[in-house]
Amino acid sequence: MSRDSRSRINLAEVASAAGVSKMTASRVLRNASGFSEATRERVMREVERLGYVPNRIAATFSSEQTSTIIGVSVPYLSSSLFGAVLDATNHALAKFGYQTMIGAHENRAETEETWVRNILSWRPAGLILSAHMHSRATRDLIGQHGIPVAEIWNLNTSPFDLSIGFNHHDCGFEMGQYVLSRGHRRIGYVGADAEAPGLGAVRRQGFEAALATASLSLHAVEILNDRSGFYAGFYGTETILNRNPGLRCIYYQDDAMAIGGYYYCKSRGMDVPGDIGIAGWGSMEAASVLPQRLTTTIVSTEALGRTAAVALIKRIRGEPVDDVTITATRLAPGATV
Amino acid sequence: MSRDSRSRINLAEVASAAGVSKMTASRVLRNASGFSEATRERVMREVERLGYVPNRIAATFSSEQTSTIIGVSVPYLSSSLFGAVLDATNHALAKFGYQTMIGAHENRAETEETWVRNILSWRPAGLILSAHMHSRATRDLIGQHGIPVAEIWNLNTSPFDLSIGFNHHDCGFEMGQYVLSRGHRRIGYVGADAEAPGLGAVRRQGFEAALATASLSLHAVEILNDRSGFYAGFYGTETILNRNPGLRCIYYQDDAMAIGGYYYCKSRGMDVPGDIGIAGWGSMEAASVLPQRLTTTIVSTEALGRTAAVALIKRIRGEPVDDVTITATRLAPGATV
DNA sequence: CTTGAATGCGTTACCGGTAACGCAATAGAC
DNA sequence: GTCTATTGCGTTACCGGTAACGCATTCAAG
Repeated sequence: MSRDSRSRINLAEVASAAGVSKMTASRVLRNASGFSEATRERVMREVERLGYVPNRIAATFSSEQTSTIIGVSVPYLSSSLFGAVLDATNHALAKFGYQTMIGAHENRAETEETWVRNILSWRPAGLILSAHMHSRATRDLIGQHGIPVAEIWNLNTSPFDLSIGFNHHDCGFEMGQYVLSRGHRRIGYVGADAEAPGLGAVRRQGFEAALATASLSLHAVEILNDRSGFYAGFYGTETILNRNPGLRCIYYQDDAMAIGGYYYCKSRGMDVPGDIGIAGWGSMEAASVLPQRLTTTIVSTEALGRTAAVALIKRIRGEPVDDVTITATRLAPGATV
Repeated sequence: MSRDSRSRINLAEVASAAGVSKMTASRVLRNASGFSEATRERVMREVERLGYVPNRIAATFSSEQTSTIIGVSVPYLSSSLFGAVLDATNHALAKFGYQTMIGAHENRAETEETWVRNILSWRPAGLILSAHMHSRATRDLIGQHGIPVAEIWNLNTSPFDLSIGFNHHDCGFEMGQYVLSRGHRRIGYVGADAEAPGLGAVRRQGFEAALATASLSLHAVEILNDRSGFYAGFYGTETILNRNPGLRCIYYQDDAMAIGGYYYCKSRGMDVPGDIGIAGWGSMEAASVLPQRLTTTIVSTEALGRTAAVALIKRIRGEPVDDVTITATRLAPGATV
């Protein structure tokens, strides 16, 4: 491993090898104007021959702009919903020459704050923050730097800058209406993540608002401290049904939990939706192999991520862009309610 | 949005406000030696008051070292197995002051090469590459820069530097032995991702090696072009069983596919494991809610990610570290074989 | 033939930190 | 009281690019 030869080749060496000035070599590499075709070829030949890799640290530093780094923060990296968001943003950002620096805030404001502080020291071109409330210090830091920010997932009531998300309230309201239309009355809710902001609470409120139109309220609510997941849904359902044997329908924070709940009910010999109705959110892939089509809300986390990345880039470039974008969702009736 | 005031505050301003030289302020902030407690307090007060955020671009540039960036490349960001790896590496790296720059190579050597080229322009302190073969150009680039690299997931036969992974061959072999011990004979294999290197092929080979000890070979193999997932398993099972009605056991690329296969079999009224045995790999959470315990191999992708991150940091710091680390796996007999 | 603009390239001066070195003041050893 | 080591801090010179500017040369228009 040739530690010494590490990146000894810099622009000056490429330039002198090509018999031009540093500046001309720089122009060629940035594809700026001001050089002849013959010069371009000479420079590029030396770039190839010497294996020159541009130093973006130096480039960013010299032009004293922000870097081409975009910070992206999600609750967890191991989450199928946010994983798809990450894939979509990363893909879109890379296409426009930006690099993604990730963070996992784990639904804690302090974790997010530490990450923001760190990432700002890289002078990023923009930030994508998701599904979280920000600490006072976080808001101050970001405001101070005057950097474009896209907040995604939930539609923030007082966004920094751009807001791209699902209308969780409507998702919940719509599902509430549907559940009522199917004749259910004693209805419960099972969530997780201790109701971290944006991860279910707003949908639950929308759901309750729909119930209220029929003068009903949630018969039972079970919010686990664990992370959302299949087993959390299984266990949460066991708990809520033990405490409320009369429950006839459960709205879940997401499909993973709904699927877990579905199998709990099946394991107890219950009929779905005869004995109990089950509704999820998120159109997660795991639902595709259930014996019955899961009643859920279809969302496209890919579309969300892509839209957010494109909007942020437009903002960075100073192009016009909507401050608020609602990503479409659609209720899938399914067969479990 | 105060674009103009963006990061006007630099070390020089902090220093002059505190009545010291830039260098002294720098020493305080880096916690280097050579300043008195009184000076430290004066500097830190101004840092607080002015809201100074260090400029890591400039710091990295000046000291002409590599940055504190670590590049991490995985097949997809939306993958429960690799998501957990990302979470673990990111967490461990952040704790030691490194930032993660991610890439998704999508199982294509050219995509990885493009990413490597890009990331090297940030002069990263190290790279974590996963589950992939590298192009000649990729190998050259990395060799040229002489940068520490950890290759994870599979145990590479000719690693750059560090190799941390599961012993996929043994996983397959062990499962093959177990399946045989349960009396199965006409055995098939269902995979996906067009057998991208490291994502299943080696396990399949190990499995076949075990069958060979009983003078058996795979009765049928179905490799889909799609990405692995629940529905891929469902569909792959439908395909392989239609073509090979006599199949009595299927080994799957991973648990998601095994679960999909399980539900396909159930949907056809088959008894598991009476009519057909089902074995997966990866101890994915979704299996926790199946009516039967899935026969699978328990792996810890978190441990893999953490180990890789720690090993890479040790290498970067020049501390002694094993070139090859095998992350433990364990066969879980379950009840589906 | 002159003139103005365009083209192709070099020079200079930075960007915001840090390594290396130097030097005064102080403290402890003899 | 002198001598040396240590402490605390400032000065200088960069790191590798790029913006801004300047200056020849070329070429078409008048």
